[in-house]
Amino acid sequence: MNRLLVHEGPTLRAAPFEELGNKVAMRLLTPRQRHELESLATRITYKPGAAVYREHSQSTAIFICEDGALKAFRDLPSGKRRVMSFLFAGDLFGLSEHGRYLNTVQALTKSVCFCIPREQLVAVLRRDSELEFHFLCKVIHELRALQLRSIIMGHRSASGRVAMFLTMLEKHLPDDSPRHVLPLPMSRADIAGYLGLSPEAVSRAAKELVAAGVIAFSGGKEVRILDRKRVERLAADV
Amino acid sequence: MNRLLVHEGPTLRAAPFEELGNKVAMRLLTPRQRHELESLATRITYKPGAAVYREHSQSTAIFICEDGALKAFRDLPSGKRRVMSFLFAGDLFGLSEHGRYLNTVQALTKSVCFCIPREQLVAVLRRDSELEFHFLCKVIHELRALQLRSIIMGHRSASGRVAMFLTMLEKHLPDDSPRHVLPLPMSRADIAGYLGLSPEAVSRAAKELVAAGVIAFSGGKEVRILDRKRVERLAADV
DNA sequence: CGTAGTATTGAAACGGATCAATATCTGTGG
DNA sequence: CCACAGATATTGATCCGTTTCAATACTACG
Repeated sequence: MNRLLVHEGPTLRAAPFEELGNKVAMRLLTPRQRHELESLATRITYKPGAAVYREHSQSTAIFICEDGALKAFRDLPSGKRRVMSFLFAGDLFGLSEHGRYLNTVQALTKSVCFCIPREQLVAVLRRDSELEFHFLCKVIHELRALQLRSIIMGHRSASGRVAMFLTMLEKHLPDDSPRHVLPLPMSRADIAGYLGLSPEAVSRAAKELVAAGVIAFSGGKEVRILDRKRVERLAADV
Repeated sequence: MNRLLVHEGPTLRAAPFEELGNKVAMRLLTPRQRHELESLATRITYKPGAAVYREHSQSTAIFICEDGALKAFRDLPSGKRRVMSFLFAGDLFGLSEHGRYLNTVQALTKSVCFCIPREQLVAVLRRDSELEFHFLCKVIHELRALQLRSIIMGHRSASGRVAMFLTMLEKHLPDDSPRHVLPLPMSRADIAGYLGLSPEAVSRAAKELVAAGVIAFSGGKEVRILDRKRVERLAADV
């Protein structure tokens, strides 16, 4: 993903910051800004299962996913694990509070991330209002994504949630890959944790969708969308 | 709420932007920045039930709540109404996509808001990196609040969700008001829509909490916290 | 004081969680 | 390349809590 940009420094993927300017097209950083960020950033490669950082640990940096897929999750007092988000190329992560990370972030596939020390980033943002604006856009984008998620969780039926999850994944596909085959780098338990369901419920919902001829599996870790219209209808029917 | 600042222009309430700078204390705008915003802003008073803007309508401005309480909601295809957030003094709202608002915002109590034209705000932010940083902080704060909400919605039990809702409301109390009496400006249906429950379930959960001696009602629209410890324990037990 | 909207209560049914068992996949070493 | 072991995924049966529908109580406001 974003292969063309791999050697040009960090990129930020974000929808237009429409609260503040609706004429702004899909925002990618300018070469100068990428260079600016790159000079601060360390490029790190993570093996599947490797942790980028852990919940409650001291937070000193923020990250940008360059390639691969990761998950951000929280372990709740009850022992349950809630998956807060899945991270793909262009995603920004490293949210903290009181100087500590709020989630644990772990690589699902081999992933490459830029690690940017917080203090230094602040300094650059203060100087470069344009770049800061990019970050603002990006965060707003995250905000919308989270709103969408809370709508997902409001879904009464498990199959509706799964359908919504699939349409969501589709949006994260790199532009050059076929739109109807979705790789599922995460486990069923991860999906369940993300959707607020039990793994069993996810299994059954997926089975339902297969039975209805809406999707098909090519071996557990890959879904083919057979009837996009119906997936979208299921997803929208909240 | 925020009565002291009413005549000094808009204020923004936001937690520290810890991703980027952990030494930053509770951020209120400087007088200069308030003035800067005020020169762009229109101060509007809304009666209870009045709409600030409607879902899908053309978005040209963003808003800051100055006083009062409002709700932001979306009507879903199914006819259900999902309440996305409740807005209090210091809250920023007006999220849009493709030039249209995503939610409808409606006043619950008599409310005062600052209306700031988007284009002009963009221009000011580009010039004033400091102010832009405030907005970034604020949006990050919203992001955290939304994460919290999605945890709430993961709550299995209705009483747990209600407990979490109460602890959430408590955080929005003005500093000078007693901590253990919470006004509930919103209807049960609004609460239900926010928590992803039916109004009946909210009623029953509230009844449970009353029976357990954890809270008490002073006539429908006001709750007294009798045992904060237990409320918090219920809320945390996800 | 009456009416309309809101809130509560009650009874029934649905859907997901849970527990338990089986099947499938993945990676390892023979 | 195959066999094996551990983890992951699916399937089945039961239980519990929330939804739903219906009826009653409450509250605010004219």
